[in-house]
Amino acid sequence: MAQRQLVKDHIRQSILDAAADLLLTRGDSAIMADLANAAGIGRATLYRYFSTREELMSALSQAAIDDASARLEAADLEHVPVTEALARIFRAILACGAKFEFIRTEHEHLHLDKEDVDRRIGEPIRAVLRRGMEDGTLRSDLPLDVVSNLCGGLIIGAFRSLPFLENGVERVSAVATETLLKGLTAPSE
Amino acid sequence: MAQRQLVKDHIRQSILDAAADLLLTRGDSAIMADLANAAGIGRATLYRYFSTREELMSALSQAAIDDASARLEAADLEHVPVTEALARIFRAILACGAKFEFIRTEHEHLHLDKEDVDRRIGEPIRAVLRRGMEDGTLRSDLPLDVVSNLCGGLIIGAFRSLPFLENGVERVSAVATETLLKGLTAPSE
DNA sequence: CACTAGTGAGACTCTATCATCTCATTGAAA
DNA sequence: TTTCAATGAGATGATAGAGTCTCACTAGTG
Repeated sequence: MAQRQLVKDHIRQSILDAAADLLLTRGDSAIMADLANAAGIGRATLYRYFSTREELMSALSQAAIDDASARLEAADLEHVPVTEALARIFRAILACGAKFEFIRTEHEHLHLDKEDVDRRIGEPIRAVLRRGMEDGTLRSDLPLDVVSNLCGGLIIGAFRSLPFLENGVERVSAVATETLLKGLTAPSE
Repeated sequence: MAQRQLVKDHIRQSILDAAADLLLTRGDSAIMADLANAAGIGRATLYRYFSTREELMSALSQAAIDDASARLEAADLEHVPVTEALARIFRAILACGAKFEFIRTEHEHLHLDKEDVDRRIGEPIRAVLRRGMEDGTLRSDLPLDVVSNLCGGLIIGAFRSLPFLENGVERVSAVATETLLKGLTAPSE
């Protein structure tokens, strides 16, 4: 019967993955029936796993945050040079796939902890950027918020570039990291 | 009675502006009553201007595209160096304000002409990037789509940076342009 | 002043979607 | 083979939001 539980966990995970994908392409207009369908299960079954739409969304948000946060922690950002840390950040976030876009697009007008996102994802990234600004790797004549937003923009651009480069995450991360580093060195004038 | 018409035009414009703002912060969850409220008019009146939600959305999309497109045309991109053209692109898009974000966030799963957006906004921008890749201003070892997506990402980042810099559009455009130019020069290795 | 276009408030209908429930079927465990 | 937890299909109820309509009110217009 431990077997059964394993299967259920797996299904639960499949639902979340499918939901992230579908919500990425269809947005909030994807209804419960669609989500069940995308996960390859019946609507009634979907409700057995997540008793309300709200609950599904929350679980998805939480899973997305956990995923990204875990990858960032595993990247051990504090103990490597800023250049390497930035590369790891891009790799970590891009590896989250559709879940990343879910956080980005939904967390604005959603039921879930903006604070949590900021604390566990935003802050670690900002810490690296701050360090880069202090040690001269990045220009320091701009507010951290600006640097941070430009970095975020590059992450979005990198994510959308995934389909256009071989070697997906690896190559795109490298390109984006390079762009950020070269783009945000001290002003030329 | 030409007077009356002027007032109506003005109200119509106010509705569109208010809608762009509200949809930017609240997303699709903003209902017709909210939109009427944000525009400072009654719900019934809103329906007199736009007889369905769909119609309002379409008008908003169209207004946003027209706005951005007009600014890009006015920028006379083909007849200035790539560096200047890029600066003008950032200024033009950022000047659109909330309408820009509306295009970006809604056009994915919306009723409106992705083709139109691509033809009148995407293509002029890509033309500049293509030119930059050909004349050596930008690195040419990446697919245009990647360069284009990274540029788009920077636009998003720049938009979000607006609140953090004095002189808003001007200063942010300059920073973003510089970042793009320095970031996407020929690879260093 | 009288007239009319335009308005806001609010009652109303209709529909899509959420959520619940039942029941027959399936497939794994005993 | 028997048992039973889990499932899919589909009927059903509940509700939020779209869209319609009426009516009294207001502010420009002649």
